[in-house]
Amino acid sequence: MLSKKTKYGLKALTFIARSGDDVPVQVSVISKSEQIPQKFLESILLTLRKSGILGSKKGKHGGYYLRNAPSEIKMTDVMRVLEGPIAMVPCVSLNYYEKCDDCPDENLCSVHKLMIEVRDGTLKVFRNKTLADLSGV
Amino acid sequence: MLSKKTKYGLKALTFIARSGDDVPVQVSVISKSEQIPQKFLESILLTLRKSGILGSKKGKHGGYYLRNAPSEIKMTDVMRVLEGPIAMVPCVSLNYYEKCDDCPDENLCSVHKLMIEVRDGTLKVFRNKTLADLSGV
DNA sequence: ATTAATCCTATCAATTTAGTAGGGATTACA
DNA sequence: TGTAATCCCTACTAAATTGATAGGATTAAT
Repeated sequence: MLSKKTKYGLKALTFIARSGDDVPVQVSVISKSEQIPQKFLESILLTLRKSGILGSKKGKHGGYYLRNAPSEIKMTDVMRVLEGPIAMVPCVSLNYYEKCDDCPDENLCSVHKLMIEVRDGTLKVFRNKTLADLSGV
Repeated sequence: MLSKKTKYGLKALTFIARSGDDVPVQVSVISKSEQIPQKFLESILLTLRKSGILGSKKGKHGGYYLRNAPSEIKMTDVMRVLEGPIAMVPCVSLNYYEKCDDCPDENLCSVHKLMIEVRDGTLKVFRNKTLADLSGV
């Protein structure tokens, strides 16, 4: 299941992308418009900022803005920040690989082989999608 | 993340498929061979039996067996039984559809559109795979 | 009968999720 | 310079899920 965190994060990014111009967007505005608990959203946007996807401006008239054009913001990056590894098992993860304790030989593991294909299918989608595709901008 | 339940379930099914012949396979045997906690495995095989994928024989020399040939056991079915819906959000689930509370119009929702593609990518894999592919039988 | 197996229900500890609470730091603007 | 608005940060918490474990009831072969 997609976590609420990821869902909210994607919606917020879409909202910011659609806002278009250079003025930063406030958490409160996104929160109201997208029906996302404000404090929760704050923490999500904070992680997106720390990961470099969003920038922020503090104080009055502050808010969040995209660090790059929507077409430059890849879903692979966004999903890894919000949801974590794209692979369903660590032993097929490209970025967070970990060997399974139980599995003596990965190449003989039926789960391993299946999950590589699932991962590739998902990656194919995320690699071909940017925030521009999501937001229509 | 793939749950241990699903991982264990897939390994157990593979094991049973590879055992080949008609004698039912005991939980204790699978448990030892695949390093799966026996009581946990019991409950997993029980759900697989209740769903119709496995059959069982009680009492001495009892155990579990496949109800169909491995090539007839589709991953879509197995995954739905073990892991639940294949879709990452209920609003794109084919079998367990649910509308989102927040979303006024699905067709305008960026998350919705993205997750449909992810679902289709994953379905493509599961629809093309049977237990025969996993187990090499 | 005895033994070996599945079947069933209940319980539980650890982890994760989805928040909430409260305030600190920074900036714009009057 | 004061005040309001805004992000920033830490800590806490309730609920749900996960990954089991415990104990026995039932069934079947010998």
